[in-house]
Amino acid sequence: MNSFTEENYLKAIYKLSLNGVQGVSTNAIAYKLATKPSSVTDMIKKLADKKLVSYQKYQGVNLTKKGRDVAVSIIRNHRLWEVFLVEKLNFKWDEVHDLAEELEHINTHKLTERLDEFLDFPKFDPHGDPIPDKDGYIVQHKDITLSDLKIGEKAVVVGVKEHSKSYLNYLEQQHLVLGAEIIIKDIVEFDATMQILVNNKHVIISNQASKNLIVKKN
Amino acid sequence: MNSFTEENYLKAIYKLSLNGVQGVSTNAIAYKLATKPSSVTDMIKKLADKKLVSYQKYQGVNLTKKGRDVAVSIIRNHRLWEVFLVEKLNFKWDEVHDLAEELEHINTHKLTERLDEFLDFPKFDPHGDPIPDKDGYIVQHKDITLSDLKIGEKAVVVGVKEHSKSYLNYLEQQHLVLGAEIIIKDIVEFDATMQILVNNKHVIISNQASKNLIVKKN
DNA sequence: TTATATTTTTAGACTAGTCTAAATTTTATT
DNA sequence: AATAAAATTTAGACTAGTCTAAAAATATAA
Repeated sequence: MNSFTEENYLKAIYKLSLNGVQGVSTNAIAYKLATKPSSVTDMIKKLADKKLVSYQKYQGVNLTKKGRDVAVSIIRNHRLWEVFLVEKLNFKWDEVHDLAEELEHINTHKLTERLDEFLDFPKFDPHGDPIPDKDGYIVQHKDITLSDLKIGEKAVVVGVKEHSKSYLNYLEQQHLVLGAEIIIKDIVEFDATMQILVNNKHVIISNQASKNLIVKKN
Repeated sequence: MNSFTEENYLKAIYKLSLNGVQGVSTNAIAYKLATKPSSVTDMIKKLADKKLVSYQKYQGVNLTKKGRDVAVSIIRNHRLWEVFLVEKLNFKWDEVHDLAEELEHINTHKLTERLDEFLDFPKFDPHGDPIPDKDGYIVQHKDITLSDLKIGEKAVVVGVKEHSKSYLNYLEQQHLVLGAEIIIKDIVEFDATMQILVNNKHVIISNQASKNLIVKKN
């Protein structure tokens, strides 16, 4: 069995590998986990001994098949619990991350599968992130963001790239929840601020915010 | 915040105090937690520093109000999660203890209260143990066991004193689940083995087993 | 291509929790 | 009340995970 800490390292390495990076750097992991590079080096050695990562000094680290499997199953758990918290316990989408961060480590095959069934096999979590299936297969979003759209285009909100409470909270206030329908009315040339219609209501949104909102054109 | 380990010690001390014991012994705690007395001494000092227990060397330990509150809230959590696992995820009553042992430590007021509501404020867990209410109030079972009954008496199963998988599993096979109706047909004088009717089916049950089955006479 | 900056690793120390073995205190027995 | 037995505590060591500070390797830049 792996400790919570080991699991968190694997998850971090998995996420940092997503954009096709070969050899995740010690510093990047340290930053992501809010810890020090020296601690990361220590842990990487331990994970390498357990064949969860492959590692050569100074060359960064990669997950092995075994390590990837663990990481994906933690992420599966995390996202299923988020669905549970929002759909069954009526939490808001900006409240569930920290709780799911704890629940994800109760990593028992049977519990996960029962939960999945109870939730009726959801495909996406409350932030639009895809839930890996029980064989670890996961569809990656094509990340078209609101900021990629042009005046007159229409789209639907399908996810977020930024998961902070403040961002999620802000989006909700602007009615920019999953499934919201958007029409681009105007874009300020200087700073890319957008004027849009969200379910027929006028909303002004900064580039900072629109860059992090994943949409599907239609 | 308290660590998982600290919480487990508090829970153990709470349970060992239930039969009115003043000053829970180091050895008893060590036995309950499958650890060594020297480890217990170390932890007790730590808990005493945090005002969670009162402690005098060689005199055993007692929970303070603060320590009792923590213990009871962990137990509340544990039992609510057990209800969830059995009622919502269709686990059997002999499968839920270890999972609840992990879930109980995710001790967030809001999560617990939402879960309680979702489960429709259950009063007992799947083993018949009472669930403390949100103010920490808990009704203790009067422990009348099957072994206390005489020939001809009638009763209903309301709980168990022993929670091992093998015992629970055995009970289920004999249809001795919560709510089962019992009539005592005969008792062997030599070893107190009972011949009983369980929902009108004949069952033979040893004293060892009947001593651990909590019933309500009717 | 040599010097400088950055990244990474090592060395050694710290905390939480545990253990064994020895010392101390309490309890039980004569 | 003295002694033996049992329970408890202390002392010192170990593991997991972390940290700081210094050393080593790699990358960057003049």
